[in-house]
Amino acid sequence: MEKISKLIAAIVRSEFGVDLTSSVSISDGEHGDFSTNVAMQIAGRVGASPRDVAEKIVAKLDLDAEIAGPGFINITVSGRWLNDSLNDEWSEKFGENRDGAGKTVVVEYPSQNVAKPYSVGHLRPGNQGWAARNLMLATGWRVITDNHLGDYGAPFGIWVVGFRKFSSPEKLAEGGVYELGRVYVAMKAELKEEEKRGEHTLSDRVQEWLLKLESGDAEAVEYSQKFNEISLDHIHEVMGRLGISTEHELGEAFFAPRGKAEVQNLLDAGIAVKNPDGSIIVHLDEYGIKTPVLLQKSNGAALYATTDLATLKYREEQWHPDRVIYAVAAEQKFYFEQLFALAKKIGIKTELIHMWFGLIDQMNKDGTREKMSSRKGVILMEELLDQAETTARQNAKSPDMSDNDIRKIALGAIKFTDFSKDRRTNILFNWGSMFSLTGFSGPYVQYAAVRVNKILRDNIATPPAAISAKYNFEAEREVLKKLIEYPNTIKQAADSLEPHRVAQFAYDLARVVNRYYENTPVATAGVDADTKAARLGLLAKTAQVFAHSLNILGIEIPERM
RNA sequence: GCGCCCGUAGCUCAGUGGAUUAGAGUACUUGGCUUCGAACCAAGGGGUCGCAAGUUCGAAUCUUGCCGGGCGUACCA
Repeated sequence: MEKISKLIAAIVRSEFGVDLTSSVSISDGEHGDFSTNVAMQIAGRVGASPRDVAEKIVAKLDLDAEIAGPGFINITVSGRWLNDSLNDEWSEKFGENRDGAGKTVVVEYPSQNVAKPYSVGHLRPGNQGWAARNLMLATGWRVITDNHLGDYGAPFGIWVVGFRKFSSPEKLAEGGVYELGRVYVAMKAELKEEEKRGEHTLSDRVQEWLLKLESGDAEAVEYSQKFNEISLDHIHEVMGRLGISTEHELGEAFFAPRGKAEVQNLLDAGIAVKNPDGSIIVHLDEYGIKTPVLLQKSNGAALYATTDLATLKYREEQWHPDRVIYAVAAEQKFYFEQLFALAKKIGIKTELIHMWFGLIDQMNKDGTREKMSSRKGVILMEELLDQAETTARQNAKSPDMSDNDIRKIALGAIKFTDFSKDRRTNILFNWGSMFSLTGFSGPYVQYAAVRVNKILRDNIATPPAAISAKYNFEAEREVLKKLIEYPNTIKQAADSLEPHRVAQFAYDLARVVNRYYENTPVATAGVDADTKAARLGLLAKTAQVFAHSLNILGIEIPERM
């Protein structure tokens, strides 16, 4: 496709002296293999009719092309031509590019809160963040990953007060992170009741504990460490099951003291302003943001912006990134606008990107959709994974499938559901579609890949090296056309941080491969040696692209399914 | 009120400017396992692309207005 684009661009430049960007698209087959509307684009500029322009281009083009409608150029190529084009570009890293060569990007995900069980609310930050990491790697960036743990702030106070009120060391030892979660929910309800009564005894105690932690009080630090230890074990276990990880885990607690120092610097520099009540803000009016960002509460406590400010500075000093990607839900869009404006104001030049995604909705009984909330009862990640594995096991064709393959299929189903739509689209959570094993789903793609891998394994004795120059690849046209789109798919997905483009591609590839499989024998009796070798060679390429594209999404291919 | 996002088939979603039939999945109806794995393939019905106006040779796609929904709007994170 790129090849044809360049050919046409060259002709347009020499014939009409016009520079084009890109203009070739893949057709459906009814209008050739590729089509372009360049003639109509430039007709006005060169003062000729679109059809005349098109005819001049076609005359210079060394390909089978015809002009249709108002001036479309439809190009038809041979299977052999497609195969040769793919071979020209082929490598073990087919699809990747070097757009980010020499540059560093920090990707932040999934940034859960500690002391709460890992819930499906953090499914998207993990999946999408992991995919962003892989897309950056595939485009040549140096990538640093950091889990910005929510191990600080008001919730800490809530746990301590709740723990002393509702729980005990024995209960904590038994229930672990789930006991902490129970305490948190009970305490939030208690606080709400208190607020209704117009009192603030409990909420004051929550703030007291938070301040104690900030001042390094021994008992508070001990609580914090204990809760963190329990939580981190849990977080690591669940992230392990999800197949994601980060190199760093620099949480809010790590940055809070640094943040307070930074706030003082900004006060000294006259950038931050202290209000009469003690709160500290930075005005952002010059960036079109009317609500100032709050850097310190009136009681002196740090909050989100305080630690994020320090985080920005720390990353600048340690890693000198050219770009930082925050994989965080859509609710925080406005906050990140504030943070990025603040960064500009203090002279940080790094490109900051909020890779946001839609919420996870639940269906109400009356048929309306509503954001999933802890008030309505969260769904735990472990529960989701268990359920997915149960479903995959129940639907398994053979009873002796390995636990590892079951795990891959379950995860493939869950992750693909996330990537099956644009990341900005809200996801409707429902137990049925979450584990979909057929149709537009992870297991569908995995299944196509497994079948291809099986054929390759069974025919390992036939090396696909010696591909006959005689074979015409006409039966492979659709597969070839799909494969040569891959580099462009990666580029677009990486440029816009839209992993769903990769998922769409993997599904499309699986579809053409399944059709091919149905209609074209590769290694059965009656297929001559040249044809067999040629077809196996193409399947080997297909297998590589399946593995590569699914890997970007964090999906593995089972041995059997 | 203001800001951002969204409205496409019964349902869940792609498609964000190029033509004849706007695509998938799901659900529904039907056909295909004695040949490389049927978690598959093939066929069918199902759409005033929220409404209206504008720009253009051409609009689901761009602009404006309206209607409907979601999220946000400094001491939560």
